[in-house]
Amino acid sequence: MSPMGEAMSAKHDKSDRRMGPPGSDNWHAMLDGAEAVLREEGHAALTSRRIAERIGVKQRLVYYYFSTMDDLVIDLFHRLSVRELERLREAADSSLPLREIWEVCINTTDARLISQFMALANRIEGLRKEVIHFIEESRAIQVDAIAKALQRVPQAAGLDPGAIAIIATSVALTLTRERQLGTESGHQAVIGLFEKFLASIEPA
Amino acid sequence: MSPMGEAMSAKHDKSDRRMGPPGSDNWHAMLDGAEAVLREEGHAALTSRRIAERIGVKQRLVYYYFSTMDDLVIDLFHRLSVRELERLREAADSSLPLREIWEVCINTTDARLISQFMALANRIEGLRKEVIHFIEESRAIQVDAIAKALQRVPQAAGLDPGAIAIIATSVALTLTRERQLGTESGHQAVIGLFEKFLASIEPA
DNA sequence: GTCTATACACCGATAGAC
DNA sequence: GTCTATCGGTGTATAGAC
Repeated sequence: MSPMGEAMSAKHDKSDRRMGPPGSDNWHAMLDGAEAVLREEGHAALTSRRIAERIGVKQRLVYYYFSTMDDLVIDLFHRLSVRELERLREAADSSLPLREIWEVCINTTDARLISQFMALANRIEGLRKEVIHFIEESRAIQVDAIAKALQRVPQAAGLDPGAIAIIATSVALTLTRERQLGTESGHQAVIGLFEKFLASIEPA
Repeated sequence: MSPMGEAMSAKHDKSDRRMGPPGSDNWHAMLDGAEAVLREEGHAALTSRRIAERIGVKQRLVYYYFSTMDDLVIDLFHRLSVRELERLREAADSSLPLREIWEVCINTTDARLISQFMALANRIEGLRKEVIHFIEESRAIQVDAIAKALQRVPQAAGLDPGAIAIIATSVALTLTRERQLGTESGHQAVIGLFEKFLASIEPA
């Protein structure tokens, strides 16, 4: 039972234990640490102890802010997802939306981080839901931007914005992944192709 | 297995301990078990104990055939890679090579398994090398098949086989991954586009 | 070749003091 | 809110018998 003096929004886990507020400084610091571990060491190293060590607190505290490690991973992806969608919306609102979106996809995506989340999503049901939601939201933003651009160029009639969105994000992810793995053969040709396409439907 | 023939080539690990022969029945059984675990439970569950349990031997035996778990993972990917490249070469040698290759990429690829290996490749140097090798080999097969097909259709002049290969494999992987995650919005449009393209450069 | 047994590290999660 | 302390479990890897 909650003590009377407590805020209405205080969180509790299943055993009704008091928990730290999402969005607080420590909560963010823990997700920052978790994100760094995931980027640099992979998800096998994503443990409560490693996170605590990295941000200079004791392991027990991680469980004050997240009731399980799976919850932490889900919150981490959710925070990242919100930020990424915001970035996409900003790009879509710029003067050259398609170029900006392409730029975001190909230059600021961390394919290593994504591969960690994809691997985790096979196991963590709640994460899978978040991933699907992100895929659908980000695609909607892209499809909208592409559709608007196509309307302005008559010669683009018949092109499907949905298909273009899937092709572009797929290729961007592959190029980023391969570049970060250490192989880039054939990349220039396909990048050139996309830039030519961009120039044709979104003249600078 | 050839008992005598192994004598000269007997493997030893760093501490000069004798090890089981790669390619033997047990060696394959262990990799079979590892592959199943990776598919069904993800790489967090890929442990020597779990593999042993699955194929009905004791945990110790795994270390008779593989000196470390990382080595096992590398051998597993290598075996898979050899099989997959063989399958691609067969498809490339068929009467409708592009259709066959597309079919392999989009229908028989296990995106979950790939995501596990990709996540592991960030950490295991030797695996990363194997992955890069596979990417380059499979792309070479595809580029070769695409180039041959393009030569036969005059209206395809100017198309870059390397760019087409990257686009096709990227899209195939994305569609497979999303399908296995549980979302398929927009897939039909892009599949239709690829089939139209296939029909134009490789008439049935 | 396959086993028993074990050393040792690390993990998630909890109890409860301050 | 942060801590000390701890439980029970699982992991990699090795020693050495048969």
